[in-house]
Amino acid sequence: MRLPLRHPPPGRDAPELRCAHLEALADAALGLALRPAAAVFTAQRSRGRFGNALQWHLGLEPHDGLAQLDWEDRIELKIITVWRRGGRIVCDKLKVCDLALDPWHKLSNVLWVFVDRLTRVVVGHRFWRLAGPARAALEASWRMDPHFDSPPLFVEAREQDDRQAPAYYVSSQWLRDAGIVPDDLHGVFPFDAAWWRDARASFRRAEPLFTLWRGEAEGQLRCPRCGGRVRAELARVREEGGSPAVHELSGGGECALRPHYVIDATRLPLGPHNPGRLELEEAVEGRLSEERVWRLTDRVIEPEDHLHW
DNA sequence: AACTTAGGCGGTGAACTTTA
DNA sequence: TAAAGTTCACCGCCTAAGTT
Repeated sequence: MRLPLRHPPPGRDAPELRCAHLEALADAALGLALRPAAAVFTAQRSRGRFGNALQWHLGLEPHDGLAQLDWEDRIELKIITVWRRGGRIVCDKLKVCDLALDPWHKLSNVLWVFVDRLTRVVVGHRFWRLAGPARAALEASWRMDPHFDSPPLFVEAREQDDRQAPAYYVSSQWLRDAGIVPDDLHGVFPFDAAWWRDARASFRRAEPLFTLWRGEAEGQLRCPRCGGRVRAELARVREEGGSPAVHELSGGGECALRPHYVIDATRLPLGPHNPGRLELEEAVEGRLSEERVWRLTDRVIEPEDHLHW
């Protein structure tokens, strides 16, 4: 159910707001795996868990964040989960804020963080402000019919379920047209939602386990957790980046019962310094123990002056 | 027929509020 | 005060309707 917009557009470009500390954090986040932190600090299967994990890494409290912008009330932080389909980078629509809040203010200055849907690794980011053609396209929503015109900004409400307040969303179409989601991005894997769902349903709703392929020959690939043999369509791993896998049953224990997936190790992104290749690989393969989960903000030196401008 | 997209509704635990 | 119920903060997931 779509409702009319409540807040009129500003009609002018937002001034650019920057913060040196946040820029340093964003740079350092490239190649950061979010699964370990999500597993430790957030609820299993909670929908916003990776957003919460990123907030934790950036040193933010999972606070209400009501009318204020996430970062020092200057810059809003938004995760865009991306995956690859037919060679292109795609994403879903994105919730902006509650209907009671002004979405134009929320979107005035945004740090978009791109996270791969398969590996939940940060693959890039973009600082952005509401300006130019992207703003014009979004503002056109104000005059559009919410139901028939497919506006890029819309309000979604629940028909009978009043547990959830109506909220502003931006369409995935606009995220691509506005140039927010890059055309290509290293570290983005193909994702088959139907396979993922069925795989989880096959064993206690557990998420599939990953095995990295580093050029092993057919039949030589081993599970990094238990050493059992893992088989996958290696040609597909090479060409597309990943493939569902089968784990040998003998001796694997619970590991053998869970669904498995093999990805091409060379396609993982590598950050400038953190967390390092080895740690990223361990995190993706689920070999990073709880005690070894560290917080990004603790490793990025906070400058005396955040150099706001 | 196969694939893509838009639209609609769902899930989770913690924090908070109300009732007993 | 304790227990029970509700809201909140996060988007994620599924599927019918379009497209190729």
